[in-house]
Amino acid sequence: MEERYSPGVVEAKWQRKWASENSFKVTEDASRQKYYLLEMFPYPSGRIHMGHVRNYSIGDVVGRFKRMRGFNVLHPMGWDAFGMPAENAAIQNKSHPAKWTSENIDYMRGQLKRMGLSYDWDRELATCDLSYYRWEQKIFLEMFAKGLAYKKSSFVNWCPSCETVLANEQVEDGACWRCDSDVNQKELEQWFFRITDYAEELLEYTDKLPGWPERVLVMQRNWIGKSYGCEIDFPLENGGAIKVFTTRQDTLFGATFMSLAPEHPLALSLATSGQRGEVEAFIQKVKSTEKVRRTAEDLEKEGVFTGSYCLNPATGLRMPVYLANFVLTDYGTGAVMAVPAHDQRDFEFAKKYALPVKIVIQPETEPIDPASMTAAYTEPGTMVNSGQFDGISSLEAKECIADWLEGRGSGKKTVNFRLRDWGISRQRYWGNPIPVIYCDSCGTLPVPEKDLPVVLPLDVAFTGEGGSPLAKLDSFVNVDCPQCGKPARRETDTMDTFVESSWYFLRYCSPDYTGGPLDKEKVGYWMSVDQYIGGIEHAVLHLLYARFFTKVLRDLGHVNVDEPFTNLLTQGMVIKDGAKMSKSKGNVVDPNALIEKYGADTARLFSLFAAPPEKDLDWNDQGVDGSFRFLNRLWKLVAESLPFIGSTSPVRVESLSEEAKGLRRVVHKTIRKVTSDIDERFHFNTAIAAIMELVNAVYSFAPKNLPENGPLLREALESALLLLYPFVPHFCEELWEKTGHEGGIEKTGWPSYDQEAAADEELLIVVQVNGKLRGRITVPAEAGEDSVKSVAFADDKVSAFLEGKTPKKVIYVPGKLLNIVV
RNA sequence: GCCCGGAUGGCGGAAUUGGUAGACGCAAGGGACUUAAAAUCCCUCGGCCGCAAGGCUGUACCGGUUCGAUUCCGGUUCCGGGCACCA
Repeated sequence: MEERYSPGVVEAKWQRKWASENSFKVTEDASRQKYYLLEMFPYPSGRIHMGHVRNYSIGDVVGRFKRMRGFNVLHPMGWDAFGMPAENAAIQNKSHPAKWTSENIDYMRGQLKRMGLSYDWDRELATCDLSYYRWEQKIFLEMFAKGLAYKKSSFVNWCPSCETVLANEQVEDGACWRCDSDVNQKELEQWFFRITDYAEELLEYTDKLPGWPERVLVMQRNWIGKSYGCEIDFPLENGGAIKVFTTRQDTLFGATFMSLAPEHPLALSLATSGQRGEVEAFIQKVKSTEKVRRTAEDLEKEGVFTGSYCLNPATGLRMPVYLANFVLTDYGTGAVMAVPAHDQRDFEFAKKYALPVKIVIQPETEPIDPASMTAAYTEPGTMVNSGQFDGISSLEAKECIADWLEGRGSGKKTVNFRLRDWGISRQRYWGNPIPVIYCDSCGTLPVPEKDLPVVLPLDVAFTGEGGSPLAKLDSFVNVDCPQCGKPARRETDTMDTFVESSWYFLRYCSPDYTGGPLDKEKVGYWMSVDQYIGGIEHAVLHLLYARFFTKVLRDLGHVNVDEPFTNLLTQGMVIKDGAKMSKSKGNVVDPNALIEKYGADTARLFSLFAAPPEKDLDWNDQGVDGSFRFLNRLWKLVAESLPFIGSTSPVRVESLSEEAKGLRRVVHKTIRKVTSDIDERFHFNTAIAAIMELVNAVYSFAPKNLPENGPLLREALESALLLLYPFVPHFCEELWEKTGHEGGIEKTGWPSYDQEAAADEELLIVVQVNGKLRGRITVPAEAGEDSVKSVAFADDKVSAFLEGKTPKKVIYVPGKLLNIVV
């Protein structure tokens, strides 16, 4: 066998073999336990980065481990292929997004294969393929039919020069990231998914996902943002009423004015003739303020009086109705009852416009009064100035006032969610066309199923000017109305790319199915995903959308599960020199160069060894050397051991020396530890450390105990290779073959440990005096408490610390520790 | 501001249920081999005192519970993340 380890040669050999034998292809098999393993699919940006290397290395360990343990493992890979970068690259390079994307996919697929990842490549999909996005259009139409997809007007960031909507992330300091024009707010008709219909269930199930990290669940709960309160009607003097949502109905008696969002439907109609000019100017001013700036907390509270009044339903007080810049149109009802004494924003507003402050809650400690207070009092206290509610605690009053309002018919208890419906319209080309037609006579119509799919046309020009190219393509836009046959227009917006990633994991179950989006039987076999692995940055967006979609598809009859991902692992970022790897910081490690120099196995090994998966990984080039050295050491050890391990006769336990028994103990303890580290904890770093210790033990054992311990050496080395296989598969397959095995490691299965061989014959007992470590004694494993005590008291060091004092108490932790208290 | 995490040697990290703090690896220092270098192998490696045996001390800081605390509790500081004019 070769003296030197040549990763390039070894890895090419096994990758060829895996490819030619299609080693990781799976089909449904009711006789075996399924395991659906998934890593978040990448955006084909050009090349993989270290974050991918880490993510997919973690996944591959789990996949190979589970396969060795006999599971039928589904482990697919694909491409999140629609999106803006492709379009921008096309504009820049005068190319086409389709070409750019498919070239990137080809290159990155090669990189992933070079890493030796055990995917079922037959299931590969790209979301920009017609065979994928056509089914998404079908789902959209089913959602449309159920009212789960709808169109409404909403305010968005609009770049007047690029003529397109921008996501919040694409607005930098109030200006367009591409052309630097000032961004303004524009009201546009947009398509939405009714995720709010599922708010309650999405929230409820955050308590039913024990396999998810708590912090992700917390983030989702915060995002959904359920709050309990009341809807209260404030009658207008001229008829009608303003409806507010509040969580502080206990402060109702202190409401002295009303604040509406400038976008509130009543805003203009409430303006009296004398105030109209001012009101219009104010609305204009607020609307032209960029959203980011407008919602900044330090923005000065500003408003304008409409001239109208409403009545406090509790006190009958005439409350002036203001428009206020801090009231959000899309939270609650867009109207806020202002209680300046007990809300800081209302307090500031009241001070500015000289509005009355009325205290209705007094603190238990120092009483407050309107003249001297400098900030609102927002804590609980005792009710005052509140009619029959005076004297009770404000916490109690919440419930009482809510009941009272319901009884009088001027309000009702309600819950409110922070979660908003998901706006999915994008004025972009490189996405899935929304399958809708607009007819002047018939209105908004779904594209009939027989006319699906709406194919994204490829013959468009990319100038980077004038918004979506689709809108300028007459052959796409102009269409006959499916209902009346008259000329009509197609929707030219495409769907948010998060829609594609909301169901790709379902499509993997039946990627070639042509009868619909999903083959229910196959989805039934594989779902849900047993282990999902990806970056924490998707904690809310993708992971919430995917949960929503799964529930929608369940209700549409496509799947039978409530939740898509049983267990979620959120891996940390890859850090170097104290910062996330990025081109601008110049701290990027290129996976290609790494694999070129050390091979894929070393790259995988180090990325798994340097930190547990959920923590950030601090990249260290010298650390990689260490991982490479370890593989070389093991290679050499196996090469030098070959002459002694030819015999396949089993280890004869009874004839082993004490030292040999010790090594065998290490072998079986290592199997036990590595198994639980991988299976129960996903602590691959400690699993690898344990295997390193095993190899170190073999290293110091071998030279002086050969040739008589050939069978034991074989057992030790084979165990090391089997345990190490999920981490460095090419390396282990090669050495497995070199040590005389055929048929591959996975077929051999995961090693089991021998309880007896792993058991210690002697135990090290730590002896403490008054809780301080004073000695270590060795006793036979079967020694009882009494004999441990007698050995401990006889120990010179221990007795020196006892100085003849009588022990008050002796605590014995069996097999571990003895603490003598004097 | 609110809500989550986290803080352990020069560095990454380990200590799984309250029971030997620092596994494993990196870096560093010393040595062997070599004409030399690389590679490899051996030794040392939290701090202080000590020739040594050994002792004291030490897991961000202060306090508590306990026979015993990196681990549990209360408070403080710093760092990271999420949400945030949410009524």
